[in-house]
Amino acid sequence: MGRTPCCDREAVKRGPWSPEEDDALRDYINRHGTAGNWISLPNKAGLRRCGKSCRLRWLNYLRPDIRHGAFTDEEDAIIISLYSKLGSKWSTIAAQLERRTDNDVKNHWNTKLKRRLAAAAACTPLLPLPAPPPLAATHTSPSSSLLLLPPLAVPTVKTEAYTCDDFLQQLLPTATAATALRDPFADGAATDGGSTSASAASSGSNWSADTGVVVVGGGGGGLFPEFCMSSDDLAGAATAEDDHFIGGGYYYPLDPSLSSSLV
DNA sequence: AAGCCAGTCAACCGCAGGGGT
DNA sequence: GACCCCTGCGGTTGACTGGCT
Repeated sequence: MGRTPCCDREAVKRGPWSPEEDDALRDYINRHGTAGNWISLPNKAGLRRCGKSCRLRWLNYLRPDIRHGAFTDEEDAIIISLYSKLGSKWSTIAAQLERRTDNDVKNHWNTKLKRRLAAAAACTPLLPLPAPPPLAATHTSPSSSLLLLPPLAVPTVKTEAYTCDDFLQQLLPTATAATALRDPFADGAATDGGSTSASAASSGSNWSADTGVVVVGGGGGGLFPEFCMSSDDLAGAATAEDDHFIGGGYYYPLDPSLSSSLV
């Protein structure tokens, strides 16, 4: 009945790893590698651990080529951007970040970024509850096979966000982050000119290198800074009467000084 | 000082999928 | 094609920690 456990739960140790266990695993792998077989590795290494546990410990913690510690604004921006496109494909997202593990990225999202976005969403009473983007992509960017773009389905921020200090400080603390946000489109496929149309905002087919504002939503509703618009468009936004809600997209000033022209 | 609470992160669990037989 | 074994992945849990009351 049911699946056979991968190892004898009575015989193996569980819970946190001791320094001695870490040393034993590290030494064994340094000397012999994993030999492509994690199941038999614990016995050979003299560890009373499940092979899966050894693999996880090595991949997420002991491996020498991984980095722990705080995520940079640039990394945050990449994670947010990729999550909006891929959903919870943590291994794929982690692969786009240098020396980060999927577990780290997942934890960072669940403990910090998701909370930060939820806080931003709380800036407006009009927001729906956060929801993960669907797995199936509805269309793709012409620039990259990686950039699948499901409908943005995370908290939509209406333009009241312009006046929310928390949002300003937490979601996009620096213009540097905005620079990183452009990276997925940096292969030249995106065109300059920054349309304010809803279709352009939601498809990403048009954006501006002359960044004044990041669109943080679109037809599908979403919080992820996907697209940019030009200073000219920003001027248009500033004069729009519809609470700065333009053509089905939601716009967010990268430069906090610009926000004063919008509120 | 003690208790509570929220945040963080390492680790576990179960499932999916690939490869070998 | 069916079955088994193993790895990889994503969701979840629980221990630990630091801040607050």
